[in-house]
Amino acid sequence: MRLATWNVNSIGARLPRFLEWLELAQPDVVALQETKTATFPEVGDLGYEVAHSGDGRWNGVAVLSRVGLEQVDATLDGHPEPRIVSAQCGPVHVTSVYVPNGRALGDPHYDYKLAWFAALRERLDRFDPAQPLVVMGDFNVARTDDDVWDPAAFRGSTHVTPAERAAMDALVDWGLVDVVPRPGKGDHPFTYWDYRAGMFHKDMGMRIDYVLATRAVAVQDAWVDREARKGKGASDHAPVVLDVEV
DNA sequence: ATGTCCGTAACCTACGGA
Repeated sequence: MRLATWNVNSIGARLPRFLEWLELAQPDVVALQETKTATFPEVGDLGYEVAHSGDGRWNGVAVLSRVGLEQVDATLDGHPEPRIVSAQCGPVHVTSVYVPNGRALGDPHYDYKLAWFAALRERLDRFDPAQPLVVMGDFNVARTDDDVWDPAAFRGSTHVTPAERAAMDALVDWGLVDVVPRPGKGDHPFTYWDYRAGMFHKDMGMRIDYVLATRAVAVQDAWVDREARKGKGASDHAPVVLDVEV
C-alpha cells in the first residue's frame, strides 16, 4: 500500500492542487497538516474517507484513507489544539501530527512545543511497537545538521536544538524507524522550503516532515514528491510518499 | 534570507503566524 504525508498550508487554498496530486499519486492513506479549516472540503468520488480535526484559522490535521478508517482519535492529553488525529487504516495504524513550531528560543511557545512532544511520546504507550503503525507529519525539527541547508544559519534558533532533537529521538526509541526518503533533487531529502528569496529554486530547504514507522511496516521505497512543491499555488512543503508492505 | 503566502477582520489594507 502507498502512504503519504503533506503539510498543505491550507486545504482551502490548496484544493485544486491537492485533488490533482491525489489522482496522480494514488495514495491509499494520506496524512495532512495545516488544513486551516473547520470543515474539510469534499474530495469527490475518489473513494476516500476523511478524519479531520480543525477549528478554523490555525493548525488542522487529517487522515484520508481508501482502505478503511476506524478508531478515529484526535485527542492529546492536555493539548486541545487540533494538531493530531489517528485512525486504523486497514492493516496499519496511522497518526497525522503537526508539532508546534516553537517560534523562538525563550518564547513560551518553545516550551509548549517540548511539552507537546512529551505528550505525543506518552500517547504512543497505548500502542504496541510490534504492531504496524506510522506516525507522520510536520515535526518542525531538523534531526541532524544535514537536514538544513546551512547549519550556521540556524545557530540560536528553533528546530535544531538538542532538546528538540532529543524529543524526536524519544519517539524513535519507543520503536519507530525514521524512514528517510529519496531526495527530489540534490543530496538532501528536504521537505520544506520557505516561499521567500527563491529558497526552493536554490534548494535551501529543511527536512522537517517525517515518516516514523514500526518495523512491522516493510518500506519498499520512499521519496520526496518535489513536483508538488513547484509552480503557482504550491504549499511550502512537499509530500513524502512511501510504498510499504504490511 | 526576512524577498511570500495563508486566513482573518474589516474592509480595498494590515496583521499574526509560519
